[in-house]
Amino acid sequence: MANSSKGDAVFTYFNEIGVISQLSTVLFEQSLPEGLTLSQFSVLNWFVRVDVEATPGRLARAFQVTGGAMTNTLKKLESKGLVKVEPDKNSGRRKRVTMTRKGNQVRDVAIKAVAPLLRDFSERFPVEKLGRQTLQLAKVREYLDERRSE
Amino acid sequence: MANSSKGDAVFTYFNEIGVISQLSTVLFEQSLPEGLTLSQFSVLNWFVRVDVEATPGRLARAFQVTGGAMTNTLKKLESKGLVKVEPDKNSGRRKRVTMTRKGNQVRDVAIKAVAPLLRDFSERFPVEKLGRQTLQLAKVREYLDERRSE
DNA sequence: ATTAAATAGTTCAATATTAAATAGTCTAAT
DNA sequence: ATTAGACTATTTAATATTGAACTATTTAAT
Repeated sequence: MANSSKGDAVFTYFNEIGVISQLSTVLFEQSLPEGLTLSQFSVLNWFVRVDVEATPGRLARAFQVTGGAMTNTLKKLESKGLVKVEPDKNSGRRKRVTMTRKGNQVRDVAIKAVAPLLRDFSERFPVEKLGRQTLQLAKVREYLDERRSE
Repeated sequence: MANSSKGDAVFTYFNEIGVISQLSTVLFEQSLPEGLTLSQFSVLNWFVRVDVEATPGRLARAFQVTGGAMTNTLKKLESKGLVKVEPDKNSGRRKRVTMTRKGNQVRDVAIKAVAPLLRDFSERFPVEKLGRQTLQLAKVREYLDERRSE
């Protein structure tokens, strides 16, 4: 196969990925309550799925965004009363981020709000198939992650 | 399987997609010459792969971006002398966009510049496997596209 | 004990994008 | 021939993000 068509195949692949990322984000955010963005919802969800507290830096690393972006996201969440950001008693430079009761409630509402979307999608793309795709995608993600800061 | 874990599977899937989109865009743009963005390169490449002329609207639809975004992209390309934007003789509201000779040259340089990236990727992820993934992704993209403006 | 380097978080300017408003042009129905 | 509505492109304000500069704090080496 010619070199250019190889390139085309790779290009098409990443193009599909980019379009899906864009479309899925818009669709998802249209269902979210309180004008939550995907980033904001993801942080709330993290507190349920991973840990009950975090530092801004830990969250920034978890979501592969810059510190500045996380500062912004946390400010938005804080202004909506969904997280609390306090100075860390044990360290003067760290801060301690936790989810408020209201944050927890809003996260639950959000989960319910997107459930139909996820259900419809699961019907069309069964979890088993999705799981296989996810495994392949994870390999690609790992590859790119390694190439990231070399 | 519980409902929440179904949701988790879908969420994880789109999360991988989002991260790959982000990482691949950054990696790709780091290799592009002339400070080209992915959007700008994509427009140049379109003129080689699809047609030698276009209207701004046709390009906006092709890349699934708003008209405003395309206006901006074309302005950047025009200021670099890579495309030419003229009034359409046959219609007072349309414009006619074409690639300049320099645009063609820069596109060729860009293709050469990203070739190693694509080659490395092809070695790790052979075109046949990639093709299968792309087919699956296209189905997901089509599904989301249908749900877009319903 | 000092001090250089590393770490944590924020701020700032720049950028690509979107949605909505605007302006100009064409089309089709009467 | 008029005119309402559709179409094409641009402008504007808002937003999420980035990289770089900056401040403050901790760590580690001497």
